Amino acid sequence: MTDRETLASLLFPQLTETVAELEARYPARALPPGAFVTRFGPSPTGFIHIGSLMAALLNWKLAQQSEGVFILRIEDTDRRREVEGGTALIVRALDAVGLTPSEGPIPSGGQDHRGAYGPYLQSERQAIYHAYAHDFVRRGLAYPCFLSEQELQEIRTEQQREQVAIGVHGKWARDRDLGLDAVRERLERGERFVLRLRSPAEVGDRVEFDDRIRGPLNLSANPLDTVLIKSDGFPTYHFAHPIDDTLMRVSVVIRGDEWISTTPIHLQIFAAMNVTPPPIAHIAPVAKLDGESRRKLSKRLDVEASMSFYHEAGFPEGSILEYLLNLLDSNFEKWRAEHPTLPYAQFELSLDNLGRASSLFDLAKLSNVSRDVIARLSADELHAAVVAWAQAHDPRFAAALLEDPQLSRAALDIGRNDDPPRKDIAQWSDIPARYGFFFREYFDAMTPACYAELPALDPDETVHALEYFRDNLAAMSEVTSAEWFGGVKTYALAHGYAKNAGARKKDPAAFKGLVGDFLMVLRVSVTGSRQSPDLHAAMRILGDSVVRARLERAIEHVRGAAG
RNA sequence: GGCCCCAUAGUCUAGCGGUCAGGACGCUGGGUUCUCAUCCCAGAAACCCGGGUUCGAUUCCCGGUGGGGUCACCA
Repeated sequence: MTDRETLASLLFPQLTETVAELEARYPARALPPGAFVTRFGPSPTGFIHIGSLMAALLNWKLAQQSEGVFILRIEDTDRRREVEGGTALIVRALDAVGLTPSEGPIPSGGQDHRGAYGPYLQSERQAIYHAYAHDFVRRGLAYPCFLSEQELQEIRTEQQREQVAIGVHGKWARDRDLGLDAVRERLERGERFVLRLRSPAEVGDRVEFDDRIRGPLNLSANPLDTVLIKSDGFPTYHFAHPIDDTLMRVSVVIRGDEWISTTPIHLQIFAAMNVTPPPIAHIAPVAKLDGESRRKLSKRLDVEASMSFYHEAGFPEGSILEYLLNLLDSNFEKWRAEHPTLPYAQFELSLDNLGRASSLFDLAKLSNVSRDVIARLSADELHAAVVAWAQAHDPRFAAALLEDPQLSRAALDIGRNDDPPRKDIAQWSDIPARYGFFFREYFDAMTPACYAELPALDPDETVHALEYFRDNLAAMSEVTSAEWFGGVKTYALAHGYAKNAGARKKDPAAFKGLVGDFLMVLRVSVTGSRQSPDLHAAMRILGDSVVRARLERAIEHVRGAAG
């Protein structure tokens, strides 16, 4: 046994499998030609960034459209940042938006995984990382380093003063050639170590790298002895990523562009593993405008950075995803216009169309996309989604919706089968204000203040109009909406109302008001607002007795105010 | 500060040497409609700056400027 072999076993004694055995255990995948194996690797911090969701969507889409594999890998190697239930949150969230991984942890958590290339929690892959660590040490590519935090700080200070690259390199890499005995002695003293890469590069070296979406990049090579294994035994991202993506047979790495500058480290590790790295695509982050400048959406500063913000606001999953698809590939919009009713999953996204610059999140655009997505939902889907949202975020409205599900379903369905369909809802939170009048509790709360919205007619005329509608209620159910409106119009025209403002202008004294005013009396009295969905439909859903009561209430109010 | 990335209307973008610089959202005006939301029509609105290369640059090259990222035992 050589000294290096001894050292490797001293450092990583509980070796269960060799690198060669591992590589054999996770063989190349049998997939159709052109199939992508992609992966989404969030940390379980209890928070899903909208940019992460975009990355997840892109990874999922590429795998889905190529009949490949979409892997969820939980990157939980930093125990300080880990949040209780963080993994479950991610698994559930992906499932809820329909980006279900083909491989990864399943909701029950723990050791349960779906797929043969796991485990899919990095915290459960310790033996794998240590096998590679052992192999690196054995081959002299990595070494244990005992530098304390304080010593590191001193080095940093010195380097700052000398204006040289900061980090463990050159003469500062003191433990690079520690002898076997010295290591053994420190270990026996109970000193903790980190495993560092013996960087093959010098300060000033360059490295070429072909980014899948940015093309050739010329970067500084990594001259630092980067930490591979932390003193708690967990790997750093830099070490885990090349190992996991190799063993999981990932065929394209898609990640945020904040990783560009550390790519040279990963390239060194791939090279040390004797593995050709997969293509790597760096995507731009989602940003927001902060004063004059834009910056990446921040978890700490911006509520809209979190996926939960959009859920609370009541944007359906499909809207969020379609909007993100828009940001990822501008051809989506064209496709959507050509295929208004197809599910977004049928759109073929291309890595070649991805933008390189960060994009600003545009709530107005999201709303626009969302109105169309919602208009496409079936009545049952719509009702179920609204109820689910209200139960979580607006219990009072949920109670109203569920008091008479038939009624609330019918109310939400008004105009949705028209051509083109009614598109008044961008987010669920829009609904209580617009559709609340269907529910007694909400309507009661609108009176009597809403009567101020009544058109400025003579009170007697207002009462006359209300009585006309009250007395003709029964006939309403026998005609279509258009016929009913036609009848009302004819009546109003015959009773001193002008067709429109133009007609009245010619002889103002001749008219009591406009036909529109005549109808507005009804609208305000029944819906409590000057704006509402189709009145005929709304009244039929409310039912004669409710409408009659509302009309009586309005009559009483107008008489009271006049008298 | 070093290194890197990015740069077309307010926003998302198309463009890949010669275009009236195209589309979408938003905005403004008009039309349809019982109101609102739609839908239809019209309009305002952009190539960061300076040098090259070229007969000709939004496009190619260089240099600025601006913005962003990154320089950890975080990912």
